[in-house]
Amino acid sequence: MSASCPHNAAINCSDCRMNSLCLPIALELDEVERLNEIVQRGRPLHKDSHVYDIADEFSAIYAVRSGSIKTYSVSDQGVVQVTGFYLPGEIFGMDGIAHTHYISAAVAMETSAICEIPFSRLEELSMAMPSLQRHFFKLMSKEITSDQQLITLLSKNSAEERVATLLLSISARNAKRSLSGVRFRLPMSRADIGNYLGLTVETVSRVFSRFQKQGLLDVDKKEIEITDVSALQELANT
Amino acid sequence: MSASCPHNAAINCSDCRMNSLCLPIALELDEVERLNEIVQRGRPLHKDSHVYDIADEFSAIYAVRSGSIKTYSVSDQGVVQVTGFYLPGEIFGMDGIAHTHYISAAVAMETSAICEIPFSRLEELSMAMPSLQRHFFKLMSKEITSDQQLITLLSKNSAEERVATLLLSISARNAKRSLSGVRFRLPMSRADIGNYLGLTVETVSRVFSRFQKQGLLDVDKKEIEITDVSALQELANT
DNA sequence: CGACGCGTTGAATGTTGTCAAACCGAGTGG
DNA sequence: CCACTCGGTTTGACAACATTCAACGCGTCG
Repeated sequence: MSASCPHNAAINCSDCRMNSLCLPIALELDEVERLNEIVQRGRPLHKDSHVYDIADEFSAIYAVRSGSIKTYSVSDQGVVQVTGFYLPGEIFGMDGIAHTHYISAAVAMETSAICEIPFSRLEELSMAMPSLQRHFFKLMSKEITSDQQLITLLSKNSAEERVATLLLSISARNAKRSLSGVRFRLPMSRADIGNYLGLTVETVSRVFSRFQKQGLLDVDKKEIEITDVSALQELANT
Repeated sequence: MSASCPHNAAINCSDCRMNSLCLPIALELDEVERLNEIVQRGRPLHKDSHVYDIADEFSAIYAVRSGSIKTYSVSDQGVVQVTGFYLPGEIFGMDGIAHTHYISAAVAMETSAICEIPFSRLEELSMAMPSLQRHFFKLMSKEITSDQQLITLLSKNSAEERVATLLLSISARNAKRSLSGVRFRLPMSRADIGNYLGLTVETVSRVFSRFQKQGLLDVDKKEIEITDVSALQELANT
């Protein structure tokens, strides 16, 4: 039952179902082994518990093994901004690298298992392994480009376009993990979606209702079925 | 006249007035020298000429030596999003790392001089120089956090708050270069500001007028004088 | 001079936010 | 077992802020 349960801590990178997502493709087998040795696997986190909190000392970046994580920051005035949703195979915590402590927080949106990668050891390993260094440069660069896509979304798109884009993003990421891209469960609340997309809860709810009425979606609480993918893509591609 | 003219190409990192901004503090003198050797300094770019364009092959990141640069991306549907303004001493082009080609473009907003840092050689050098590798991890992480601050701004703040925040950001960055933080010239057009902040030109113009009427600013085209810093900070801090 | 780019201002429109109420499901305690 | 509360969600009515459309001013350049 070691490899069968996604929450199980007694797994390693070589066996992990997610390794094609979070590990560099270019790594040789023995290189994966060396990376595997520095990865810490803790026990499952339950819903709402923190992976790290704002002002915690920065020491590691993280990969989602199962479940889902959201990150958020809080401004000086106490305004909360959800900055990302992370699904299995995805990496988070890279914003802490520039500082000695985290400037955001990460919490489990449901029961989740994560891999902790101590940053100092990752730095050492990167010095010795060119492909690993390159991989992490790329990972960070990808974070930058995805942030910039969100900036464009917030800056230029309507409420409907924002919601459609988020749904398609989650759909695509599910598909990448060989899950259904048309039928899935949203791990986050309406409030989280609204906060992330710069909308109020009410607006998000109205958009879902409108999409349902228009036959684009079948919505049942957090269970979503996309019934008209191309119409949704049409909307997202403003 | 070699070091006196900021557009001059015949300068090196050791002498550059901006090196405290764009170089890692931790570098030893001989390390600066090695970095200096890979930096390419071209002739000044005139206004509106591209440093790189969308779909150009990615090969380098850049530092602004003088003048100012804006970066922007274009969506599939042709929607333009200004993603950043870069002043002397600041680094841009890091979003290209994740891809083989740039997904954004960079143009000079006025006559500017830039330093080109070939990425492959930077990677090599980073392998040998721990402080350099760390510095670039930090630079990218900083780009991520500044993007996330922009996300929060777009997601949660009003037009006035957005404009106030941008003005204070430029003010602070000027001050860091030992220029005046209260009296300066905006290098970008109202249209660029609006595009960057997710507002229309008209709204930006109205906000400037309102700020002037309220005695926060003295505006004369692109010349700005901040006449009430604390009131502006009050506004920017949601 | 006239055209053009850029910025400003006004009036009308509209999308989204605000406020308020109600619903629903899950869990709790009497 | 049922009434109760509570968090999350939905819906409606209204208000507000930003956009849209339009016109005009100003400086520059052909």
